[in-house]
Amino acid sequence: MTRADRPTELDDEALETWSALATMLEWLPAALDAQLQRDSGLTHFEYGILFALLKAPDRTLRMSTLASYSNSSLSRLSRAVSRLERKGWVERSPDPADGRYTLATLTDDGATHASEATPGHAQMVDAVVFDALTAAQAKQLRQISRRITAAIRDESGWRPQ
Amino acid sequence: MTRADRPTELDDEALETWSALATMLEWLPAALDAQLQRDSGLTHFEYGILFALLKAPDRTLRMSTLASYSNSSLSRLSRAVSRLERKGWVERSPDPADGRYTLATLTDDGATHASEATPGHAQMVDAVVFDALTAAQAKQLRQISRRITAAIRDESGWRPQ
DNA sequence: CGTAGTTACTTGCTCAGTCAAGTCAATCCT
DNA sequence: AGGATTGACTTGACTGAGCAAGTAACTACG
Repeated sequence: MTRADRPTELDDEALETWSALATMLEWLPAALDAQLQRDSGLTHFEYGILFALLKAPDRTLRMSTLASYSNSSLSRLSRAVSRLERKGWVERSPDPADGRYTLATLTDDGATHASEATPGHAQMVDAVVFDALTAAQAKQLRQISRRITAAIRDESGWRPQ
Repeated sequence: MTRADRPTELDDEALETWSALATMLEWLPAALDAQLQRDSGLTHFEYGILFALLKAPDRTLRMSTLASYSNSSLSRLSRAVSRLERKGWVERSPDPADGRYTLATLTDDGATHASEATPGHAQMVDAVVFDALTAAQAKQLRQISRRITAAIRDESGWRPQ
């Protein structure tokens, strides 16, 4: 059933909902980015890279694995890792098992920095998401997010990559 | 009450929720942008500009009004309007009532283009949001979005602009 | 064993966004 | 009236992202 088949009465309500969602969609990532930037000089994307490496065995991952973790193109990742390398937080080396792969490894400095960035970021997420919602709402939000994500995945032609 | 005071048991669930939300936060804007770009050669931001002008009296708004509607900096808006001007969809003129203001006006071409872009975009929003949710979930989503937005607004020091 | 093809990146180009510094018009304050 | 201030943009320099073309390391096939 598409929206067109539903009672027209819903449309105003839907518009309100869409407006509220669109606002949240704009501000939430901006707020999280601003906190990370202010407190740790990192974009959310860079933080994701450091965090993934921190949790990985030997603090090391292949570029391509990291790209799929962080849901980004290899190109974007390559540039981001270059920036992190320049700051001394990550190092690159060819994979001895297959020279086509590049291994990204978190340095000690990088591990320290990532560890220090984490609590503040988690606190921000708590403050703007979980503290703002009831437990039931949080649960609803999980299901809603999954449904929307699934709907996007199903949309003809378009595949997130 | 902060999250730290809640039963630890919730943490896993919260992590799941956060992960689902983060995924949605990444894919939903990307999916909407992709649809607009593919079907109308517009970014979501540019579409917002055209749509706001289309609905405005005389299809005209001051730049600063438009900036607050689209929740953007004047700088960003100025560049976007320059692009739309180059395509012949928008024109600029000084406000006769106060020369400091600049009026942005939708051209006929621009109005046509915006009108043509709207149904496809609305359909996409329906497809990935409203069709994917029950009416109750949509209602919940509206409240959840508002609460999160309010929490961001309340966060010390940070004001969206 | 050599060559064609594939995989895993990297990089040049271009574009959109931010920030800070301009410009220009109105207004305020003696 | 007239210099200082404020408001509303605009623009130049810089940064990050995407796309497409390049490169280097392996693999498959005749």
